[in-house]
Amino acid sequence: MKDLTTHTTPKEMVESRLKALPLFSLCPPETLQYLAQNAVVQTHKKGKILFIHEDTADRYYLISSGWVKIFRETLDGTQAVIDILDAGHLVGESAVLLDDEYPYSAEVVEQAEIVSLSSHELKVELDRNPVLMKTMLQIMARERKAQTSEIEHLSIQNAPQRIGCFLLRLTKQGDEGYVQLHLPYDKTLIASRLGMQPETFSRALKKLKKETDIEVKGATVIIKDLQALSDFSCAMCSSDYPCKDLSKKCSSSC
Amino acid sequence: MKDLTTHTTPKEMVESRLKALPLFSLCPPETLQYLAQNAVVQTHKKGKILFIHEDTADRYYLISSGWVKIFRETLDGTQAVIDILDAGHLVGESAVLLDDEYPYSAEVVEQAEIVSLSSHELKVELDRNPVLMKTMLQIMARERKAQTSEIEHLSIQNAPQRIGCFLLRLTKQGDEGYVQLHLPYDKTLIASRLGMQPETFSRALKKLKKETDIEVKGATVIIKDLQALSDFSCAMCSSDYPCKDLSKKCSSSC
DNA sequence: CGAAGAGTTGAAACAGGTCAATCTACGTGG
DNA sequence: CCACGTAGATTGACCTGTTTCAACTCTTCG
Repeated sequence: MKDLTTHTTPKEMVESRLKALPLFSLCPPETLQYLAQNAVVQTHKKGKILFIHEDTADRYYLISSGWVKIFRETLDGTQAVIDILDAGHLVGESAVLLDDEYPYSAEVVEQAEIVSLSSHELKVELDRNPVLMKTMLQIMARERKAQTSEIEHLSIQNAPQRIGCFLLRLTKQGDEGYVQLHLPYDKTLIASRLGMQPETFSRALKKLKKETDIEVKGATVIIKDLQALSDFSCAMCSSDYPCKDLSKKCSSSC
Repeated sequence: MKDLTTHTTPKEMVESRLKALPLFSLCPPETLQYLAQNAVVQTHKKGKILFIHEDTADRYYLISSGWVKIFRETLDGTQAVIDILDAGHLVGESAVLLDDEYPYSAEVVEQAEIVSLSSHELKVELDRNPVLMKTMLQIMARERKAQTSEIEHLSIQNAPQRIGCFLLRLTKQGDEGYVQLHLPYDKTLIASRLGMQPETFSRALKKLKKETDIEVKGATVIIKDLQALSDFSCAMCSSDYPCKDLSKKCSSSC
């Protein structure tokens, strides 16, 4: 549960990482430099908690590699997984706008390199930079829309359909017919991400195999007929296309 | 399904309504006047559809009285209710920031007076008014947090707990011990709002009566022991208090 | 008074959850 | 290189919560 390394930061690397984010892509170099002035790069092992729900939000995080689970937890330890994010996503940045408390907990679930940044500079910069503010507003609006879809999925799709929908979101735009893909993290984790137990996931996947033409070997999934899969999964979804409004990179924190 | 009346707008009334919203409270009179220049006030009966998912979002709406259901719907007619809003809420304003399509459908479910406003002016004003933009950003962040709670509730609370949580959100801050309240709309509608069938609602309410000390007569609910109700309902919730982060007026569209 | 809609109740079906046992893959250390 | 231990994954048996369908009651409103 301890950090592997803690080397203080190669500034240029951090700034170029920030520049690559939709949120900061329009910012000039000086701004990036300002935002990154208190940045720290750390490598964390699986299990590392970045912060917990209602902690004071003095920092926000950029995932360089690995996976981070966003969740909430009741007193008795039951947890609701909100999302699971990978490289290129920001975590905890929305707290800057609220009461300075994180609205959820965050835990590393696959060894990750994380850039930790100070919330203060972001707060200041947002206030003096309307362009940045507008970008942030658009990103939040998109996230909100994605969350609305999430609520829809949870309430009307059954387990096999939710898995099918998850698989579809792993395909690349333009894919059709025969597709081979690789599950990005543990099946247990996918299960919690989709709001079901590991056992249910296993059984639902089996049912999905029977209903649509897919093959599963370990973490490799072969979709033989993309259309059949989307017919099955998206029947219980308001969006016409395979969840187009949940385009991968924007589903959570662009 | 037709409108009752369509009298064009008493400008001052509209502007004072706008002024009362958290989103516009900081705006000077000129701004309100600008935003309201194409406003229309209409009274709609139950069943009136304001707009549907993926329609072009050229207008947004302010509820003056009545209730409006926000939902999404699959091809076969199954619907997922996202929220149900009353007086003082905006509907469809978030589309201004996105691709100009409504992210959901909206239907009047209790006779309502609605102020319809043109999206264009809001779009223009947001771009030249950083204060308004910041307010909007904060409101969106709060809504996002509320939606995160919604996802948590759907995934880990059972039917009686969801009802209990709903009742708690109807209480006023400062209430304690003995509280009497009135269900704001049909039980069937509450059921769909909470993601369950009317029959399930009825049975779950019965169970809730047994577990905590509440009495139900028609639309009137008497909570004899607020603490007991929140102990029961909030056990499966990450928030310490009775859902404090879902403060009524901000749960959806301040 | 009667029709229509809302609400409740019962019986049966079903989806998922829980618990326990087993199986598999993989990295470690002998 | 093999044996072992561990964590992930699967399976079966059973249980619980929710849905579905159908019947019935209650309220409301013309």
